Amino acid sequence: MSKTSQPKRETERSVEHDHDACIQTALSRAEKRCAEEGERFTGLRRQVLELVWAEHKPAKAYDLLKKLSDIRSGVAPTTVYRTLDFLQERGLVHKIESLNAYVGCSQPNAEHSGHFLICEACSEIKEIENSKISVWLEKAAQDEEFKIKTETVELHGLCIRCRPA
Amino acid sequence: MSKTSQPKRETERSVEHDHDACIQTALSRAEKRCAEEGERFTGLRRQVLELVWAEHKPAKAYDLLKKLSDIRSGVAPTTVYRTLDFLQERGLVHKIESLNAYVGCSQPNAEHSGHFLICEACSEIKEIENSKISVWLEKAAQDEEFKIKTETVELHGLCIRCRPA
DNA sequence: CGTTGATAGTTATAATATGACACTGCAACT
DNA sequence: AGTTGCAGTGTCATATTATAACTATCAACG
Repeated sequence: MSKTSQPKRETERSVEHDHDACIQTALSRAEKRCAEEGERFTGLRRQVLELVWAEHKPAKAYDLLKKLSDIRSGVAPTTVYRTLDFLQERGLVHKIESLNAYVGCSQPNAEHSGHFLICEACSEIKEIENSKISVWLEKAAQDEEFKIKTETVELHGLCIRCRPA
Repeated sequence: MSKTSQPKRETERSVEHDHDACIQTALSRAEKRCAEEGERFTGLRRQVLELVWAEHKPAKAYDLLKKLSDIRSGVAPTTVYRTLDFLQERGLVHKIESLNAYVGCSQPNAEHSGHFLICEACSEIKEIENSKISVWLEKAAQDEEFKIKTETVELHGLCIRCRPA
């Protein structure tokens, strides 16, 4: 049973953002992506991805574990980590290294490491899609003749809603 | 007793790099910095910093713990984490979030988050001092009206010595 | 000297993550 | 439909990373 059709909560975000639709989009993109790669988008995988997408905030593995236990039996840490690994490998979630937590990927089609803006006041995360960043970073690495394979870029600070006027 | 006057090992790096001098520089900079801030650069703090600087590779807290136990008694995880926290707060070491490990800071005078090139073949880390990176990132954040406070930038890939010709 | 606050020691435990093996059930084939 | 093979999941154990709370010690200052 899906949890996606609850009445919309009146969060700050919901004013401008239909989050149920947001989750639905993420789920169908995931479904499509798995199909393309010949992978199964199982119930477990769907449930974990849904939980990760529940908010635009980083989800901790053990919190996911608790929530997942409410809707399935036989859930252990392994269950969660394995599933997160699967989703990560397909670019459906990102790990936020500086928080040991996970967020849904908003552009799973692209081959990319994510770049994140993380609000230290409200915890909301935004994945930024500024293609220049990678170009710039590669340029900087070039100076050292370093070949980048993956980028961890996590910018902590205050989002537009939390920064003082 | 200092460990800094051992015969130089013939690593790849040592050809071009006098690492003993490198450590000495780091230690005296630390000493100076603590003095400036009215903080004590104690034996413990010096030993931990020396261990972190033993290589240009990320040092894991529990590895430091083992090494530290060889040269002092009464060393517990707390000892190491507390000391690393102290050093971090003064900008003398950085935590590499994507590795849960620590490296010495090569420019402790500057107010800065570090930006790192991390070789996945040899593990060597280089802190890059490209001031443009922060400017670029701030520009990107500006587009979202986000105010950056700290930057985690960890670029994994192959260093000049490990990348194929 | 004696007080005080910073430093370090001690013990316990929390939080994060992985390994190894067993079982199950889907899907691909005949 | 039956069989087989393997991806997916369950289960148990344990490793790794990190913090909390309290006590003892040290050194700086009046």
